[in-house]
Amino acid sequence: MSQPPSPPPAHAFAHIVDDDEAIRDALGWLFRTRNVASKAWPSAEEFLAAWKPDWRGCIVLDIRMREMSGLECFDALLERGNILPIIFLTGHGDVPMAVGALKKGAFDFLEKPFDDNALVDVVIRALESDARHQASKETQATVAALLTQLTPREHEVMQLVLAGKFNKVIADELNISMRTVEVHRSRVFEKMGVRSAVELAQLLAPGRDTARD
Amino acid sequence: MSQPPSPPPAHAFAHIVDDDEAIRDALGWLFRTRNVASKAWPSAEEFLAAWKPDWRGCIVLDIRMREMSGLECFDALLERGNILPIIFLTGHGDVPMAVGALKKGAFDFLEKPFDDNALVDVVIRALESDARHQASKETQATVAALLTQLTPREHEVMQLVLAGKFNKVIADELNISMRTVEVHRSRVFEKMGVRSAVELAQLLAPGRDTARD
DNA sequence: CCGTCGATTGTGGCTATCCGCAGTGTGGAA
DNA sequence: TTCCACACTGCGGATAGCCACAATCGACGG
Repeated sequence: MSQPPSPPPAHAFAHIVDDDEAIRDALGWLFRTRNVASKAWPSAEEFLAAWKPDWRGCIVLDIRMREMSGLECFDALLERGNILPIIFLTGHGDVPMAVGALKKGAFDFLEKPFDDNALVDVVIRALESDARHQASKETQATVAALLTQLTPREHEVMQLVLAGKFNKVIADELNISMRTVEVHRSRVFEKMGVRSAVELAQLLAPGRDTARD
Repeated sequence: MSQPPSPPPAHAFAHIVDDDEAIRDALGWLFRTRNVASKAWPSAEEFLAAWKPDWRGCIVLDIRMREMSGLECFDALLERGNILPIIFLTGHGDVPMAVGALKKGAFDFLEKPFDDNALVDVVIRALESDARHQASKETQATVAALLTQLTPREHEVMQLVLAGKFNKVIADELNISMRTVEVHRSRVFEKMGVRSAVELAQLLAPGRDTARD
């Protein structure tokens, strides 16, 4: 039961967060004409209140807003584990601000006035980037879910199996019989949905994303 | 013989590239007092001419220079496969320039006048970053070297072993006897310096760095 | 022509893995 | 108390992997 069938697909939106209605409308129109699904939010607070970790897409965030600024909103999102690419818009940005934002993981940082085409391009790349990240995140979550199904002892045995040790050695180290190790090992394979130690190792050593932007 | 004992350690330097002698001297003095080894270059051209792919450390690069600019130098280095972290210095930077540089992989982008401590901190982090990258790059290179020692057939067998297949199945797919597969498999382990398929899988599925910057 | 190397195969024996069957003990939930 | 998940164990057989010994064959270079 630790695997809900499949979380509601959560359609991917370009979330526009700007307290200037004119901008929201303009961006909304721009995205509509380019077939990019978007949703507008009149303030960082409202966006944050609605935000869910499983949202897909990207965020187009104005820096200067009444109340909470875009940068503060960014920090809040980071703390909450947001992984959506964030594109900053600003009319009054300076270099340190841009550098800081990008180094903290922002996807891009555009100055107003910006070129419509440039913005749409960036947004599309951001959406693609998020989509790519999705695949790996999902399998990662699946693997994590499978791991929680293991009993402590099974987990322990798995570690030693992954260390390339013989059942015999594992039995020795845990002071149990070989047969018991075999049973645990077998259950581990079964629960993790693999059929050999090699597959297990590959499942747990995914790495190699290399997706940079 | 495909593994030269160990390439000359190539001491790590903070390479200062600036056509302003006063800046070079100031930075050189700053780094000396903070125990950071540095080397100064009076122009991008001279630096590029001397640059070798195996250099370690980091690069502190002025944007505005006579002849070749820092950004042009950056591009040239990228093309040549540079992996050293690059820190840009500029007195006349604008946001798009900074954003562009960072998105292309620059380590940081500082505006003059900069704080001495801030610069040293950044340089030290850059040097650490490079040092970290070193470890993985080296083992990666070692693994690649070991892989070249494999005969085509061995490589082929290895792939199937990594797919978690039984020797029997491998023998079938390659239309050879099980015994032959065993021999190849054994040689693969020997040449790759591992003692089990699990170790092999882990060796070739590195990943899990999680080091962000 | 000879030597080396890679690929190939066989025999035989030992070890390790995989599994079904059967059973014990413990602690927590119903 | 009863039921159940978890950890544990032994036996025995089928299967797979590991390895030394022994050999054949073609390609390539000297």
